[in-house]
Amino acid sequence: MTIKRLPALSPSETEILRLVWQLDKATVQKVCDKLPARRKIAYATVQTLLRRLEKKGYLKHTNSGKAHVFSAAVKREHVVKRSVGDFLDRLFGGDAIPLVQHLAEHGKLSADDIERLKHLAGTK
Amino acid sequence: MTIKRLPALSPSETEILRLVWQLDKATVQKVCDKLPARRKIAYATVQTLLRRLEKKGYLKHTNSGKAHVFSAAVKREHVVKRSVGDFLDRLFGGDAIPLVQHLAEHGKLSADDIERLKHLAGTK
DNA sequence: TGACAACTTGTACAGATGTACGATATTGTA
DNA sequence: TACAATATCGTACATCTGTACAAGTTGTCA
Repeated sequence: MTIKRLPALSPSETEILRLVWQLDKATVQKVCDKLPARRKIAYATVQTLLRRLEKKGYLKHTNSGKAHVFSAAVKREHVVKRSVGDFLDRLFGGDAIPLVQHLAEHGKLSADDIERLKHLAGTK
Repeated sequence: MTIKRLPALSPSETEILRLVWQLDKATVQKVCDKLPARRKIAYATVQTLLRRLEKKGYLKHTNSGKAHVFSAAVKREHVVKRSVGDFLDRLFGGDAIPLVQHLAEHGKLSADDIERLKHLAGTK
């Protein structure tokens, strides 16, 4: 089962897509409400982004009354895998160690978190 | 000491910047040679990207004979911090745990790597 | 059933990006 | 000193992105 390579996600699209996953089923309004304070954009802009995501194949929608209800058309796992892979290539030449090291050094990971990770890495 | 927020880096620019850091001092030619096989782009394109990076304030250059020698004008650390932060926000809402978890589950981190990280997290 | 509010659709547009050709300048070398 | 090789510079251009207004559509409530 080959996953077809969908068109690339722009930064804003990525953020919107994340919110849709989080909401599971989302209307434009719901997505707007869920936008983090750091990033408030107009209703119309969210709409466009959702439209583009659907056109690119990341979302689908059904109608509920007048409103469109969007939901993901691809597994979050796939998108994350590709996004993380691309990001890693670009900024670290594909090596994850310096990335995680950076996170640890900047307090994004606690010693506890790391402890919990150990058993994940082993089981692969 | 406030770090001024330079204009955003596009994906391609990020990759080129990484290569310049890696080379320390780089000519267009050097950067071209260093491009990973997965991503071969024309000499002229690399030039444009280097020019734009300089214009944005990420690079500076000196002349050595006919060739421009580019080098970083900002600390890698700063750029990494911002890039990772933005990426984390967009795809994971700012939470590093699922990112690292993903890396661990996909074999990007070995149990050994994680072991080595432990002492970093503590010392912050 | 008619008006209103909430939505969607179409369209627009400036600026960013990726990509690169052609003209010009510099240099080592024969 | 003239030539071939190598670089840079200016310019171009199709897309992609972020952002959003205006106009049309539809469900709902009085």
